Amino acid sequence: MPELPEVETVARTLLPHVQGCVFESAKLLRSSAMHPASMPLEALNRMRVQNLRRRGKVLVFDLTPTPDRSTDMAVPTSMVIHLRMTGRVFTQEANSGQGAHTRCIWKLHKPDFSPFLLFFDDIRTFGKVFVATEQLLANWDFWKNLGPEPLEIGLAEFASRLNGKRALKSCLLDQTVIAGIGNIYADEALFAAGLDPRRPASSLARQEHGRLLSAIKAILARAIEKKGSSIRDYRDADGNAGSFQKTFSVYGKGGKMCQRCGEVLQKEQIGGRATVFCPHCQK
DNA sequence: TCCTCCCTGTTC
DNA sequence: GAACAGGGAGGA
Repeated sequence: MPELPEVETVARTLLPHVQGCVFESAKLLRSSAMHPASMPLEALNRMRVQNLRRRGKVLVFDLTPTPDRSTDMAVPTSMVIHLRMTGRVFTQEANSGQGAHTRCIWKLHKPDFSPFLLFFDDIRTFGKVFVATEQLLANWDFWKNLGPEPLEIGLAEFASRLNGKRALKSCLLDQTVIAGIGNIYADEALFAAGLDPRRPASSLARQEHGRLLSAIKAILARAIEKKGSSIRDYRDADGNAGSFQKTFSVYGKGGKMCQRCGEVLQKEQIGGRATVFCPHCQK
């Protein structure tokens, strides 16, 4: 499940393949792969990929028109892809055929090079492609309300965003509070910070805010270094798995022993999500 | 603020 | 053949 470190890794591995390339055509194999407010894929034709970056858990292709682009249609500024649970984006040779879970295929070329294909595969079909103008993006609630980047946020703002009576875990998963954290890194960060995921978000002391933010930043940075976590489906744009799953302390380890104190790790549903924590180390 | 649903493959 | 995985939309 691609969270911030996985999407960051996809962006980094895909960038050298697509930067400067021009969209020639696109084929949509499953209409639900498009965000309902998206412009049609044809709007991408003759658009150049200026940059590829990550914002929260989404991939953002920044686009500029080529001089020969038709002026019939509004000019998109971005293509945003949310991989959700099982989305994968990768390049293939021009003669490659679609797979069982391919949702979308784009044909691109770099000036003076032969064309190649960009695939969007998604087993569970939760992922979405959104081709958009500035205006469409600005009207997209999810985008508009996306919280700050955890690797950039300062302590004062982080502390002020953790408010309300709801569980700390739910708060970290809320993309409007902070962008990019999912179930894996929420559990791992709360363990590293020694904080009980069930505690009300507003109950944290100043020093605990600091511990939590440091833990989040350290874990996300380490996970990016390890090219993300591959539980099952996740691969980067070159088809490589990440290795951070080897260093999990709690995620997926309910019923096992806490590596720090030896107590049995507890598993509980919080905010509808499986949550694993150590009742002894996390207070 | 919390719960249910969407979707498919894997595991029990 | 049911339970489970889970991000986010939408409804209670």
